[in-house]
Amino acid sequence: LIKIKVTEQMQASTKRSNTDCSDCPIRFAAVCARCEGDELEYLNKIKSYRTYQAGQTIAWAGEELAFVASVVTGVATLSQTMEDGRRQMVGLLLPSDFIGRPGRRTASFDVVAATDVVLCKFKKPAFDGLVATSPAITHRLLEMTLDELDAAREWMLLLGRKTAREKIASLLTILTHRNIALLPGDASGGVAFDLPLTREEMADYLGLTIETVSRQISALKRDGFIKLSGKRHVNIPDPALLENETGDDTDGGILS
Amino acid sequence: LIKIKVTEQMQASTKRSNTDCSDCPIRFAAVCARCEGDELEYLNKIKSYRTYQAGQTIAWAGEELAFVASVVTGVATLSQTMEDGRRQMVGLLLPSDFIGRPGRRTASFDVVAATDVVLCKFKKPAFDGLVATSPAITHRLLEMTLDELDAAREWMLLLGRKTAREKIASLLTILTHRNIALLPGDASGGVAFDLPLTREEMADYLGLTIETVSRQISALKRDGFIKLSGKRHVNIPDPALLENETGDDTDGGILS
DNA sequence: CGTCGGCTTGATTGTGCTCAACCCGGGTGG
DNA sequence: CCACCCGGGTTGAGCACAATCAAGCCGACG
Repeated sequence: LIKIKVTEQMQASTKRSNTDCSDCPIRFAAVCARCEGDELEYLNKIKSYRTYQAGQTIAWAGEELAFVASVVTGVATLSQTMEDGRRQMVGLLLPSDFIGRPGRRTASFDVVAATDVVLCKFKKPAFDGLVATSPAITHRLLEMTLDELDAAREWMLLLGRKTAREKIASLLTILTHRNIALLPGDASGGVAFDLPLTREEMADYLGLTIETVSRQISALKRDGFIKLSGKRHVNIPDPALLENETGDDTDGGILS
Repeated sequence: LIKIKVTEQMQASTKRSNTDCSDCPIRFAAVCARCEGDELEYLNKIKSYRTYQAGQTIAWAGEELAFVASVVTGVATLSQTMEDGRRQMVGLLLPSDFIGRPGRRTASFDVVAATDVVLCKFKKPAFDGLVATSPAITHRLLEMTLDELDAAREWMLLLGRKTAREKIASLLTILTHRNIALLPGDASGGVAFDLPLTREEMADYLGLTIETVSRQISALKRDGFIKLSGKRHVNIPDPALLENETGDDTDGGILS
């Protein structure tokens, strides 16, 4: 990504429909996946793109949120904070994931851009109207929400019962799978990618402190499960081996 | 509830439509809340009631689940287990809550009756057909799923960041609110109810051990926040005082 | 070159886990 | 009727894992 200085004006910039939906990279995974013809054209008309810089807050918990959106590129986080500062991340929003809740005026959680993020936004009234009339949108939204609920419940197991080492291994494994899905090449030779999260964000996601995150990453490196180049770039020689460290049932996959 | 000895035959009994939907206690809170006329009549026709004894497993994670259902009375739990036996509860299903996922053949998690439970069941094919054609059902299902997702994310904060004492206080507060909602009398004189969960189930819900649960309950008793009669019956003299122990933002409510 | 933020590493502490004994109440069988 | 057992719950002692406190590293940037 090209890094550029951000002016006030650019931060507020909102470009309307600068990409046609048919060229959209998340066309078949996002909330619009099942829409065609008139519906897609309507979405095309009411959508607008907006870029957020890494670190920028997209929505504040409890504040009004006048739009819903799909993540087009980048990574955003969903989190909540207690008065004394303890923070827990409750969702990681990757491309095609959906932000906002139809029929609710305020955001339930803080939404923050972890990397630079491009959103495809829809004004809430227009989108709500579509939800009320379009089975394609509603069914897709239901499906995505059920998937998120399953993911949240998986995460509850991690938070409630896994050890620090298992937590780190689980996070790395999830990111690995995400990256294998993106790069269709074979993964037998190992996988490498950049961590989209800082140590602090990882800690908030996993219910740990940054020190513990750092120590466990060092331990996994020492044990040969991962290799690091700089702080952010990870290389995983054998993903299956790392998966053994997650505590999860691993035999669910290949047993031939 | 009347307690009766259960024979094999009764355990397997399935009574069809022994209550009309219009008399149903969860009529306006369940998945059918928005249905009327023909749709309600159709639901009435395809529904069947089934009772499960406390402790009975309603569905096994990974196994086929041929129905979806609403909890009519009683409490069921949703949980997952790791190979080595560590268990995490991921949902507490109270009257009007929904079991099963349209469009998926297998259960994602274990569903177990915590108390005696009455379900209002729908065969999956018939119900899926309704989801495909009825906006009323789909919208209500979407709304309920979004609510569950919010609840799951709240629970993630508890699991990841709260202390043992805060966890116990939070659970008791949630049960208190549920009971205040049921009994419309005023709560200023305190609230009393029976815990629907064993110490072990509480531990699995909160990501703790039974010993820690027991110790923290004793501590809250010692400090005067709760009173116990036997192991199960709890009396909460001042719910607001207990809520202070949860770590949650408490001033969100009345500020007049 | 100095500073600053993100990260790592070390020393120590403390919360909640483990292991173990015991309590309590209800059900059963002698 | 009482003795016994059994499951659920409580309490205690010691321990371990992750949190806390603290120092220092590294790379980017001014």
